Amino acid sequence: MSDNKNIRIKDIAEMAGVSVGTVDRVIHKRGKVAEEVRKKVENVLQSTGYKPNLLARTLGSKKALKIALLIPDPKQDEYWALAESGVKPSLEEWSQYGLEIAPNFFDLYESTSFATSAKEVLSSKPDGVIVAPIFHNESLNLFAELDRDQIPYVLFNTNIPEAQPLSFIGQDLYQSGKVGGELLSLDNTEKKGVAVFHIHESIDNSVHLKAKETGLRDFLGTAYDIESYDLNHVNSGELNQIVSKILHQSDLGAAFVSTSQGTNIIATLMEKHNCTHIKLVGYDLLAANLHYLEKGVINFLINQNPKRMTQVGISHLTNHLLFHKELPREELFPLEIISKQNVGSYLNSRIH
Amino acid sequence: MSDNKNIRIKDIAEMAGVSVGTVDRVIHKRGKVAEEVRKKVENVLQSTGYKPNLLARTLGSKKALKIALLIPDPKQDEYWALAESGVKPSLEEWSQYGLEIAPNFFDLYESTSFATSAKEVLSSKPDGVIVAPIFHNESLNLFAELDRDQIPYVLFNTNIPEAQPLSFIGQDLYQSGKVGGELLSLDNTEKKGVAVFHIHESIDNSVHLKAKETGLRDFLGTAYDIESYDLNHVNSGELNQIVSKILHQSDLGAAFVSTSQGTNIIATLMEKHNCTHIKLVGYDLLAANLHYLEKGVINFLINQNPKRMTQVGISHLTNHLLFHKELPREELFPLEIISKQNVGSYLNSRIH
DNA sequence: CTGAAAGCGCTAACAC
DNA sequence: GTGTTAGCGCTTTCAG
Repeated sequence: MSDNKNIRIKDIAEMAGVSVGTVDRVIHKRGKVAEEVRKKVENVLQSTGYKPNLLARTLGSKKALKIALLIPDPKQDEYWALAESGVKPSLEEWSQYGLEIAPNFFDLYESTSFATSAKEVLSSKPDGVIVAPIFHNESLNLFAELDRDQIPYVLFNTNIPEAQPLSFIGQDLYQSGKVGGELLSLDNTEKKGVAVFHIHESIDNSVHLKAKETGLRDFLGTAYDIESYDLNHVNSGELNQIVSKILHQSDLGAAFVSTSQGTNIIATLMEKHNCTHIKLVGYDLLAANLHYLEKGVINFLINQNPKRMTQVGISHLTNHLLFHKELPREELFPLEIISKQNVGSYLNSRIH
Repeated sequence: MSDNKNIRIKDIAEMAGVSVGTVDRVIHKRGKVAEEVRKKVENVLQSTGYKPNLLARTLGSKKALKIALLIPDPKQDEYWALAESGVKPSLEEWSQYGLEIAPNFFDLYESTSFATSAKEVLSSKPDGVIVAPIFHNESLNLFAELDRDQIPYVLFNTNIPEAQPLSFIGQDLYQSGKVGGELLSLDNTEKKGVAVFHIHESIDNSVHLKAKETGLRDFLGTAYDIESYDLNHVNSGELNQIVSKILHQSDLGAAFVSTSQGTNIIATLMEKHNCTHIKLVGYDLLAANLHYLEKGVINFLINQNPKRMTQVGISHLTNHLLFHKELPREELFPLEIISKQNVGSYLNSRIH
C-alpha cells in the first residue's frame, strides 16, 4: 500500500542535519553528543518512528554474544533434562546472529553446589544469564553480583519476588492449583478425600508448592476433605510406607501431586498398591508420567513446559541484548491440560 | 571452541579460482556457467560445507516479498477474525525483512466468491500464498494455477489431500473428536445420550466435521447412544425448533459441537431452554464461547488456535521464500483443552 | 560465460 | 563532540 520506504540512519542524519555517526551515538547512548544535538536527533527518531534494520545491525557488528544458563543437573531429574533440551533449538535459531550458550549445572540437592556454579558463571563474564533460582539465599547472592556487574538476567521456573530480573518466565502457581482442583472434581465420586503430595528435594521449594496447594484448596472449598503431606523423596523406603498408608484410607478419592518427579513416584505406588481407582493429577510430560497417563493411572497432567521456558528465556535475553527489545516483566505460560487423548498432539507438535 | 571462522563466498571463490559472481551463479543456478567450472565450484562448496549468511543475503537483495492470504471475511465469523489477527504480529516480526502481506477475503457462504478472490490473488502475482481452502473444487482450481505459475502455497485450517502444498497447518481432526469424547465422558452421569451438532455454513466442510465425529464415536464406543445432527445455521428460527426438541430428550447427557460458531449457538439455546445440566464441549475461544465457559454452560473448549495458525503459516512461507528452509509437510497443532480455570492463562499469555 | 564493483543499512575505528 | 569511511557477506548490475 503506502510506499513506506524504510527510513535509514542516513535519512535521520540528513533530517537532523548531522552525520550518521552522531545518529548512531544517540541511538546507542555511546560516546559524547552535545545535549541540543541529541534532543534534535531524538525528535527526528521519534517523529519518523525509526526502526533499525536488525540484519544490517548484526551483520555490521562482529562481536559474539555469550549467555550463561544455570540450571540443575539434567542427569539428576528428567524435568531439567527437558529444560536443557530447549538449548539446542535456541542455538539453531540464534547462532547465525553469533550467539553462544554456556550451560552450567548444579546439584539439585546441594545449595553449596549452586553457589559454586554461580561463581563459575560469574567468572565466565557472560553478556547475560538465565537462571532457575532453586535455592533462595544463594540466588540472592548471585543476583547481587550480577546487578553489580550490570549483567542482565532472566529468571525462569521459580520466581523470587525480591529479585529484579529483566523478566520472569513461568506459570501462575496458584491458578495452576485451581486447575488441578478443577480436574480432580470432574468425576463427582462420592469419596471426598483428597491427598496433596509435595515430594521435593530442597526445602526452598516448599513455598512454591504451597501456592499450588492454596489454589487447589480455594477451588475445591469445604466440600472436600483435603490433607496435605510434605515428603522428601530421598528416603524411598520410608516414603513407600507413608504413602501406602495414606492411599488406603477408605474415603480417599483423589490425589494431587505438586511436582513432576513426585507424580510418577505416587503413580508407581498407586499401581503397586492397586489404588488405581484413585484419581491422580500431577505435573509434566516426563517419560514415566506419560507411561502412567497412558495406562490410566494418571488422569491428567498439567504441563509446565520446561523446554519452551528455556527457549523463551534465551530468546528474550537475546532479543534484549541484540536488539534492545523491551521484555515483559512476567511471561506466564498457559496452564496446559494434558490427557490421554491429547497428549500425542502435544508430543508430535513442533510448534509448541 | 573450534575457531570455525565462517567460510564466505569470497573464500569459496578463491579456493575455486573464480570470482564471487561465478560462485553466486552456481549457488543459485542462475545465469550461465561453464560446466567444468560449475563442477569445481560445487566441489568446493561441498567439501567446505559452505553455509550462506542469511542476514547478508537478505540485506543484499532489495526485493520485497509479497505473500497473499486468502481467508473468509473476518467480519462474517469471529473465528476468522481471530485468524486474521495473526497478520499483525507476523508483520511486526517480518516486515524488516521486507515482507508484505496482502489479505484477501471471501464470502463464507459463496463458493463463487472464493473463486473471485482467488483470481485476484493470482493477478496480484504474489511470491507465495497461504490459503484456507474452504471450498473444495474452487480450491483445486486455484492450486492448479499456482502450480502452473510455480507459486508456493501453504494450506491452513482445512486440509485437501489432493493438493501438494508446501505445508499444511492445522489439527488432527479425528483425534480432536477423541479428545471431545474423553471430555464428555469425564462426569460419568447415568445419561448416556450424546448429541453431536454440525452447524456449518458450507457443505464442503461436512467431511471435516465428520472426521471429528468419527473420533468421538470411536472413543465413546457402544456404551453411549450417539445421535448426530447436520444443521445449517442460516435459518435460525428453524434451528431453534429442532435443537430445542433434541435438548429435551430425557436421556440426553451431553452435547458435542464441531464448529466454533455452532458452539455458542447451542450454548445460547441450552441456556434459553434451561438445559445447562447437559454437558457441552465445543471449539475455540470466541467471545461468546468464553462467556458461556465462564458461566458453566460450556464445560470445555478445544482450541484450534486460528491466530497462531496464520502466524505459523506466514512464518513458514517466509522462511521458505527468504531462507529456503525446508518445511514440514504437516504442522499439526496441539489439541488444547480449555476449561474455566485455565482459560485465563491462555488469554493472558503472549507466547502462545 | 565471467569478473569487477557498487550497493544493502549499520557499526566502529579514525581523523579533525 | 562530530564527521568520514572502511568493512560485514551477499546480490545485482554492468562491462567485456
